[in-house]
Amino acid sequence: MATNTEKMIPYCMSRLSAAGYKATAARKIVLQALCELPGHCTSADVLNKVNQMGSDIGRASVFRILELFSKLSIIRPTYVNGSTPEYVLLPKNGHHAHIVCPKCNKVTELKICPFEPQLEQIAAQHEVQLTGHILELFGYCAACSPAG
Amino acid sequence: MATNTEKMIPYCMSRLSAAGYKATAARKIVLQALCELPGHCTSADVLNKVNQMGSDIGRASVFRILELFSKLSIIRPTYVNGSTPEYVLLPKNGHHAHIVCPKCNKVTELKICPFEPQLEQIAAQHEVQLTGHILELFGYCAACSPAG
DNA sequence: TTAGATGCAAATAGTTTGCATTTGT
DNA sequence: ACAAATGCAAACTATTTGCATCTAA
Repeated sequence: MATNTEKMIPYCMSRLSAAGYKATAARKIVLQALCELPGHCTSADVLNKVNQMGSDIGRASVFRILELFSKLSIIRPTYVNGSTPEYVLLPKNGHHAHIVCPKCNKVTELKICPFEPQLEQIAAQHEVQLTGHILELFGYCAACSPAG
Repeated sequence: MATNTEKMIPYCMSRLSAAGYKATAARKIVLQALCELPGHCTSADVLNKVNQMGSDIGRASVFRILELFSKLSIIRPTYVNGSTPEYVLLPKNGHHAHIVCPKCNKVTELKICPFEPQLEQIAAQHEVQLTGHILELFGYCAACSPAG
């Protein structure tokens, strides 16, 4: 839903296989849950969603799957508020950007990420093969701004 | 140490006061610990450091202080590996950028952040008052790269 | 066929809360 | 003087682990 589920699921499942992991039913369902959940979601959100979907995948498996997906940069954990990670699904291009208000914790997703050329350069300089990135901006939203 | 402790501490303490919070001894010591610890650190690291420094600030206070500092964008929690947040101290200019290897979790800090002009523009578009940002790049390091 | 993935339940680690006491302004 | 911050210990929540069972390749 959020990120073109129909294409995202087979794409990610094939990435699993390509990396030498099994394309299991549990992994597919967690992926589907991630796609159908809006934007940021916690492990608990995923667990609930998966249960709602009629699957009885266990807590432990959900955690293991989220960890694997993170390792493959299919998702990435971020901190917005509270002490549990919120996962974001990285689209095929690997870009994610959002603004968090440090006062009310409101999150605004940014559609675009204008930093392509610079990223390539950084990747080359540091000899890394980029798989994705997250830009987190912190700033008071209009409602919380000290200035008004 | 990492970020010019001598200037950082009074600067941050005055930000506390400016925001209406008390400039307490405990907060100053936690700040000092954060400055002296290298790069990324967990709540446990801070707690240990604080104890090493001869202070007996309680666990709960450390957590409360870290939360407050996060709210003020003095530090920000990030997720690199495991399920506990790693805090980074944001320098005065609010910039932090690093590369995480999704395989071995090695973190490379980036000195520079070349995105100033675009950030200003985004801030204006979304009517937010930026206090800092973190750019997280995910990519295989030379040692872990599938290509070699 | 078999290495790898899952489910369960118990163990662990990390974080939060309530309340009496202390401290900065 | 008083609101705010702290320390303690108990409560809570989230995550991990071990092991038997199951499943994709």
